[in-house]
Amino acid sequence: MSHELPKAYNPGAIESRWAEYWVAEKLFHVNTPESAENVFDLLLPPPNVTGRLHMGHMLNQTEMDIIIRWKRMSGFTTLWLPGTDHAGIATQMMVERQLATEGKKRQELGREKFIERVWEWKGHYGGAILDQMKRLGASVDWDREYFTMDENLSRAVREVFVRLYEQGLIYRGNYIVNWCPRCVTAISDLEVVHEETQGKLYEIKYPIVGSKDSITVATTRPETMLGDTAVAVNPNDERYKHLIGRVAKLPLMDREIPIIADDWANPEFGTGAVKVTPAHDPNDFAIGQRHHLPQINIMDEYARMNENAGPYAGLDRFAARTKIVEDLEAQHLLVRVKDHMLSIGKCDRCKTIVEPRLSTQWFVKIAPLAKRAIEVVDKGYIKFTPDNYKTIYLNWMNNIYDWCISRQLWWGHRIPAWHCADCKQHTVARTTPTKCAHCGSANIEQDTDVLDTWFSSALLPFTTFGWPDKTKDLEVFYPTSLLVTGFDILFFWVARMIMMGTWFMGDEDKLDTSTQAGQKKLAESVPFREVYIHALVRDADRQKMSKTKGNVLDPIEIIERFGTDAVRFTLASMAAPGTDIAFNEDRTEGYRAFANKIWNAARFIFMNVDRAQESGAWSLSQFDASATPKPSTLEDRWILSRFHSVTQQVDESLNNYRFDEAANAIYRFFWNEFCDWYIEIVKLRLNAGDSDTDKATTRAALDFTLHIFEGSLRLLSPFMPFITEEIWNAIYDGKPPKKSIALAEYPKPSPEAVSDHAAEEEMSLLQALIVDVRTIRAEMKIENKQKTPIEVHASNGNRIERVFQANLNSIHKLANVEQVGFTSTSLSNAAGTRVSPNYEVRVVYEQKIDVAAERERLTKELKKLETEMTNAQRQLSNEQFMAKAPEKVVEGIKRRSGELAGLLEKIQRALADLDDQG
RNA sequence: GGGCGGUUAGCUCAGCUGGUUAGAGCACCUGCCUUACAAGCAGGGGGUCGUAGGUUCGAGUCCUACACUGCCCA
Repeated sequence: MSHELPKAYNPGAIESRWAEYWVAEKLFHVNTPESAENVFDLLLPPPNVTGRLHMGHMLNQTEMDIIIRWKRMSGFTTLWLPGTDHAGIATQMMVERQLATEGKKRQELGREKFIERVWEWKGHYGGAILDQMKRLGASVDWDREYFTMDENLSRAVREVFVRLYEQGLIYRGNYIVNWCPRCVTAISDLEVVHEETQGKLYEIKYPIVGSKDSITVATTRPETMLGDTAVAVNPNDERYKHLIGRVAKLPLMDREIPIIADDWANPEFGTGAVKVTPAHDPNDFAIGQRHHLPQINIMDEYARMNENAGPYAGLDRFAARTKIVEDLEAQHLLVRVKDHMLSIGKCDRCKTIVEPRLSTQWFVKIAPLAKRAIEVVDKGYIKFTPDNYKTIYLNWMNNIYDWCISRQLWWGHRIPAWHCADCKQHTVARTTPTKCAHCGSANIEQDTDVLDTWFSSALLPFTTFGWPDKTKDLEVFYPTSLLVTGFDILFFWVARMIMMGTWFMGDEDKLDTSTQAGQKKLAESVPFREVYIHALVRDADRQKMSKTKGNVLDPIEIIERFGTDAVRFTLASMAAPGTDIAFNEDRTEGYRAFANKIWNAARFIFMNVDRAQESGAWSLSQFDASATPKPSTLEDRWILSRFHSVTQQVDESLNNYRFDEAANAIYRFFWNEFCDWYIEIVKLRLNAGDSDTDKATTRAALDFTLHIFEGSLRLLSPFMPFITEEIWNAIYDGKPPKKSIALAEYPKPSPEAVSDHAAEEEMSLLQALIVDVRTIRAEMKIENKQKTPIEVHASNGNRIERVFQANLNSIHKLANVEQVGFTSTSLSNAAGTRVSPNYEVRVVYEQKIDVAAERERLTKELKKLETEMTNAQRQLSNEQFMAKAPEKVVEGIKRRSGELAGLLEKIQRALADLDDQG
């Protein structure tokens, strides 16, 4: 029988089997529905084709998978769209490295051949990360997989570029950009990482022409002095006022440069006088613009000194720095050198120190796009979770700069602009033009640059659905419902998708947001309605994972050791918003134990199913998951109530992206309630006996147990899709009502299924009694085999006694009790006793108690209760409190105070008795 | 320099709009191989909630300052 599970839970075996099945059966493929109603869709942040799965991906995908599985099971038409990003620089570097092993360079191959090589590479290795995803059980629609360089997406990219150009939002210009001399390309501000570094501040003396005087400037990059075209001082700086308008002699180059006044010169910093190098520093560039200074570029694209650097031509920038400092020193122009902390910009990708460089690049004029992107977040058309990211986002968006989108690479979307060799103008076009649009010359060539990779990924929410065509997909799937991503790409990607989405799906430059219709359009133009931002996965010591530190955890390796389900559950249970996840294997081990617990619960239930089938009490074919289970005992009512409650909790938590709360709620329910209590109690009925009445009892118990268990599996399924699939299929002996548990219905909180307060309260009493007896037995060191009688005094009267009477069997079994006697007299004097507000219980056992230990325990208890009593009394005698506190709170304290009085009295009596004995 | 967080048990973290006794997992201690599970079961110890003020009848929760710490931007 297929419901016979192997004795040992072995995740490896079952997980790969189901992962393949889900893909092969196209379980998560969705046809385009007729309307957008009841659609839930999200876009997988496309991993780089060069990527390998890391913990960040795993967290990201686990969260998305939980959400999408939950929505799918809840009846939504769900689409989770996967794809990969062509990742310009990363991929080009990868293939260049491959070429290097063959002793070749891309320049030797030429552009076309090189790009062919990249495609070849992509064909071979580009699918690796998606294959890894399959191992995670990610329920994406593989039939809709895209690649950012697909023909249709490339066409959309050109369309966007051309439209923005036509709208005057793309321009070409000479600006200082961040230049990576290793990648040999411009990079955007965002691709520069700043690092605090111990550097030096050099003070250099510039002689004043026509006098013995000189002016001392301070700089951290002395080599740039070769390109200086001015010295700037603050106009209010008394020290230098007399020098403004004079001319300084640039040392080493023997060039004359003016001394100018500019507010940017900070009198507090360095000497108060700064050298101005418009071609090699963004601030100096701005000063240069204000004062119409010449721009002298002294470096080539590899950051080597060029012909403008005079005697230093050919030297690397750092070699030049050394040489220049030496030469200045020799000429006694170096006043001093001091240590200085400075923030150095490095290339995000290769960590090479970025060189600000003057060059011609393409830019997006960002203000009009940012305006809308601000408005949609401001007005709540896009909701951020955690909501503090809204502030961060708006701060950034309000201080945004134009976006440099050209990259001097070969791999990527080539810029659709053609330069005319004759009239020097350019032609921007959707399709390759044959002649210059300005002068008609055929002497045109396409711009050699490609677009920033983020330019194309910013468009994905609409281009993947067929834009610029008006497709059905676009109509029903846009805007997507949710974006789940890490904060590290908030500006790179999230912000830019919002800008592009609200522009192109919001009627571009024709939208009038001052009208109601315009606002509606704007609200519908967003690329996603919600953004959930998750934290970083760190190692167990909270260190950032990095290759250099060697603390990178490979999810696949962890999965192989603990199972995907356990790793997913670890991530989910730790995914509290706002805090980074310190990934600790101990946790994962614990969740593998949880999976094992479920496995064994299943084995136990199936064992009883088999027994019932043999005895003819019940058959699996009678089980109908869709039927409403009928509770017949206290434990039935209780576990059903708890099940509804956990269902409610999970629903609420997932709605708020509280994966941790949801996971923990299920964990506690399944283990601490269903396994620890319900199954233990229901064993009594499962072993009822052979008479017809007994069989009926067993049948009812088994059917009910199976209902709760099956429901729990569905509840857990989005978190642990593999083990739940395996066991769920086993329940149906290989003939399940659906092809997968992932297509079954998610347990819903329903108004009818309200909590059974009476059952929960009664069960609490029963549990408390059992725990008390266990505790007393442990204290008295009574052996497990030794059953003991107990005496119970239910001080509150009949109701509590009735609860115990009705559940004597449970008390016997779970507390190791052989006889329960009820008494109307208080038991507080006896040893081996526990008192609580509702009942008193004594374990009848002849053994000398440890007087000292008992006294210590009672004294401690007494002290605790006394403190509580004092607090309660103080509050109750406080007129202000009585007047202002809500009635509920006052009532609660009054009741507790009454209870405390009783308990205190009993404990004091017990202590007095101890004194008599000892 | 500007901005946003965090500080609760040995460790990792929960603690919703302020309200009766601050929770969980792991780790630790004690006893159990009780026929679903030793990846288990039962019991137990452990916290003046970063510091100092303030608001309030009442503060882990709100406010201010400080300390330490993380991140983002310049």
